[in-house]
Amino acid sequence: MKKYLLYRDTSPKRASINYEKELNEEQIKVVTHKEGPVLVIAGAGSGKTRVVTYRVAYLLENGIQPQNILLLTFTNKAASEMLHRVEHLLKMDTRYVWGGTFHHIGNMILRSHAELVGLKKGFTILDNEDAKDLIEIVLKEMGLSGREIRFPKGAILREIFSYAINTMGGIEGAIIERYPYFYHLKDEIEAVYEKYSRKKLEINAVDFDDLLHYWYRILAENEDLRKYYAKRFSYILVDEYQDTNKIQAEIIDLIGMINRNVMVVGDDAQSIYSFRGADFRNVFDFPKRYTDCTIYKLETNYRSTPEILNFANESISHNKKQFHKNLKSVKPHGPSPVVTALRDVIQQAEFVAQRILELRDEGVPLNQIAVLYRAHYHSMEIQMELTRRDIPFEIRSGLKFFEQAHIKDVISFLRVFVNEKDEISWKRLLKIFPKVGKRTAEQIFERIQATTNPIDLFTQKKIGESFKRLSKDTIDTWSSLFAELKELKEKEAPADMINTVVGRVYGDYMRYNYPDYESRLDDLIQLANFASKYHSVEDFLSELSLMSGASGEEIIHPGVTDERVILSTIHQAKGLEWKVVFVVWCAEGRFPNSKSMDEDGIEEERRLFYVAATRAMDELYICYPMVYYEKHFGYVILKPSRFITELDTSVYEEWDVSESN
DNA sequence: ATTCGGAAAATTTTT
DNA sequence: TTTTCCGAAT
Repeated sequence: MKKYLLYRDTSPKRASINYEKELNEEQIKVVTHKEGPVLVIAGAGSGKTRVVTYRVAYLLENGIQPQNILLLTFTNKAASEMLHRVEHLLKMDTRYVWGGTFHHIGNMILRSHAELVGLKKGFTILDNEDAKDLIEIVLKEMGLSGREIRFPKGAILREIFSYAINTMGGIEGAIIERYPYFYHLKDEIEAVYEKYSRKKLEINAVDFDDLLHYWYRILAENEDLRKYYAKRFSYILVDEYQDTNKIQAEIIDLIGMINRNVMVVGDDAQSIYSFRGADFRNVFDFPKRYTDCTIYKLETNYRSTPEILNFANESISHNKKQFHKNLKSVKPHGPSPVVTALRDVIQQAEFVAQRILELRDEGVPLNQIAVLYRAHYHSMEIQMELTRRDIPFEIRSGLKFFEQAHIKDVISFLRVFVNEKDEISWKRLLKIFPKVGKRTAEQIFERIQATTNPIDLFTQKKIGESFKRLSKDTIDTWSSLFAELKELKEKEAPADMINTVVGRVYGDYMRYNYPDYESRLDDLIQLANFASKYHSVEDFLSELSLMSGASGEEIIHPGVTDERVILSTIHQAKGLEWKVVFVVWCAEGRFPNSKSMDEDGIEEERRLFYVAATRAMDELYICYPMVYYEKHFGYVILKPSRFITELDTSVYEEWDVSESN
């Protein structure tokens, strides 16, 4: 056979980027920084992404090998976008740059050293729901569930564990800080954690936090590997540093310790992930940990009009804890931000919808308009009103494409072929079949656990012998389905596996169980389509679990931006911008959320408000309903958010909305 | 003893 | 809209 060698071009093409022309003075300093640690305080809209992108390009242009650069970002999308821009600048292949979220990079590293922490190749990544389910299994085994016993549920325990790992403060620390009312259960909770950790190893699975935890441990406990990775990554760039947590900061310190070329970029005013253990003090402490670091500030805002920036600056000035910044706008003047009180949620939705239509008539494309809110369910009435008026929109919040039940059901069939011990997936898949509920699934799984080759239990119909109540039909289906899947797995054909599951069993299941059968079937067709890009079931699965891109639309047609209004939580709007932004539900108790009323909580909510406001380029509308109907209480009067009332009235304009009949 | 459907309750934010 | 709880049906 003839060998054909493909040469990849990994050297920059264009002779030189004209940095002076494309960047401002502040930015150039950062981009062309030579050696040593750097902290970049980058205000909202100050071209942070641009700076990171050009920095990577600059390094490559100066002969740094792509495999020696590590780019850590908040979402995988951000990383791939930045690398694409670098590719465009230099006309070179950036595939060898290590870029992605902490979790993504952690996964890659853990895949090469799985055995070091007691895992085997092909381990499963549990998402939050899977982790919760597994914790509940543990609870049951320990006799801590059931009606007679009051004990925190899996979802809450998962949060405690997660917080403990991410802040490295142990279970006790997490309980004291976030769940003091469970302090008396500390010992039991710790025992559950121990058992849960062991269980994960047994079934060869990790949760999101393990990807960081094990990564950290691999570095901390193995001098050789620590040196290897610290040498390998000669330049480390961390985006959104204000939203990193303790363990992430520690990881950076470890892999950066030899070359010390760590550049972190962030804005303390935009730290909004403390519930995930993010600590914006990482930004303050960076100069203490790297005493020789250079600090740069990017204070020129290219995004928003002076009016919007003024509004945002005035708002964030009410926060005590922050780095001093002096953000200046360079854009021409525009309209003042608008604050408007609406009668109720219905009127709020009508106002937003009507204004959107007017904006469209004025020539603003729909995809340049966003409606932002604090919590996903705040979008309900807006969705209804937009639908009623035939305004196309895209929702970026709520259940992610891959978190939907039908997606996870089908995926669980593939997962057991990669990891035969995957208890969560086995139980999930078994329950799809008639007469198999919780109990039967448990019993069948016990059989699976006791065999070396579980798939054969099904193909050889051994299950039927011990579970007589199951119909012959089910047993036969299993036999042929699993045989077929096994063959496809050997061919590494994830897409065909999906189609087989849907065609053989799941299509029917959906028809009988879901009223929206057709749209779910559509999702699965898209899923198979997406899977066809992969030639390894394992890669497909692990990438799937870490996929942050929200909607199916975004995953199936990346880069295709239809003319649609964006509906998003503020959290998910981070890093994005639109010409016109509506912020709805700005009422006390909603935003700020009533669950975040202590001092730190309020400051974080205010940062969130700041993030929302600074997403807008030209126009900003702040709305709140005055009354709200609640089932039990009837009409409730809402007060405008303190984030509005505390503002100097000169920074906004008030609109009085009335109805014409 | 289990499954499964239906009613009632609850809903911050995410890799 | 989804999750959880409860009781009827098997």
